[in-house]
Amino acid sequence: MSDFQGKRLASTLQDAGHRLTPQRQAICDYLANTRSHPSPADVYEFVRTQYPSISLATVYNTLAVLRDLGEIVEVGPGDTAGVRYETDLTPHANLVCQSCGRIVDVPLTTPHLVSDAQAGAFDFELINVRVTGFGLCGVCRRERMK
Amino acid sequence: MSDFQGKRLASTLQDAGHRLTPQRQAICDYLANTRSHPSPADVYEFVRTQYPSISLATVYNTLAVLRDLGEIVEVGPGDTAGVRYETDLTPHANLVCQSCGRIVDVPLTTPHLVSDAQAGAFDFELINVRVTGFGLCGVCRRERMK
DNA sequence: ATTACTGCAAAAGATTTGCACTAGG
DNA sequence: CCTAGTGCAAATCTTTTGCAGTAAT
Repeated sequence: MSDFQGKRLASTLQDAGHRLTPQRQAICDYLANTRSHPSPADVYEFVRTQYPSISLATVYNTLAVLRDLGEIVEVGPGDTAGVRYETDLTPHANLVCQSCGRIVDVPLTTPHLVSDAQAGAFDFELINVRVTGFGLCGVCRRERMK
Repeated sequence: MSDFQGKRLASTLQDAGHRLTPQRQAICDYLANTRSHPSPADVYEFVRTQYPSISLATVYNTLAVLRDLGEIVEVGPGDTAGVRYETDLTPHANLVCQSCGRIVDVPLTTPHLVSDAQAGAFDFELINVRVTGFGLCGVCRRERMK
């Protein structure tokens, strides 16, 4: 897979009239090639290996732009720390552990849970719909038993 | 309605072996009687009118306990600020404005989106499932046009 | 050339924690 | 009694902002 998706993210950025800086390119590549659900700090740590001087503010900025374009989706929160980003936009649900923040993807059979029309009736422009299960992952559940 | 639900929240707390302090009682009452999606600060501000000395830490603490018991659910984040709590546990979806954080409830026809069994297969204890639509509310959309 | 984007440092919030004290069971 | 819960203040984290410099288009 690799760059293919990264290039797609990058072009989306440009098509929308944003500038494509090497920092943004690197962020797009990283997002395209991870199956995890990275936090802004995760993205920062990674891109830092290529651009040691990159600022966390730039990461936040870029993530916000991509999110507004609907290319990535915010997931969270568990009670640990902040936002995570979902990069897989195919229909699926997330299971979020409310203790450690771990996120697992699970298949979802029923599609179309909230329609654009339905949202429109509330004067709402729908960018993305998510199904999220909250609870405790095995590790944290056993942790609490103690 | 009023207290009915507040008492239910309170008993759930006790049944789970937690102490029922007047502060917690007040928090439960507030949660039971609001249709909005309060933030911890909202809860704090309200309970403060009855217990001026209550601490924000106590509010966070109590909300976390109720959340772990599955009596309330965290909703968010929009890019403005922190968590909101959903107190209406009947099946419905939320539309969250990613700009101002406003949350609207919309009916949901399709039930059973992620099953306990499905979650269990991932060694995950499911407390609650949420369907959330992210996007822009009318006010913020028009704001951005400018 | 423009002006969006960057990096930095500081600010602003949100949430958590340690600790001594209080009160629910 | 006993220990969970409270209030307070400080600490910690996450996210945002202002600004001067830089580079994408």
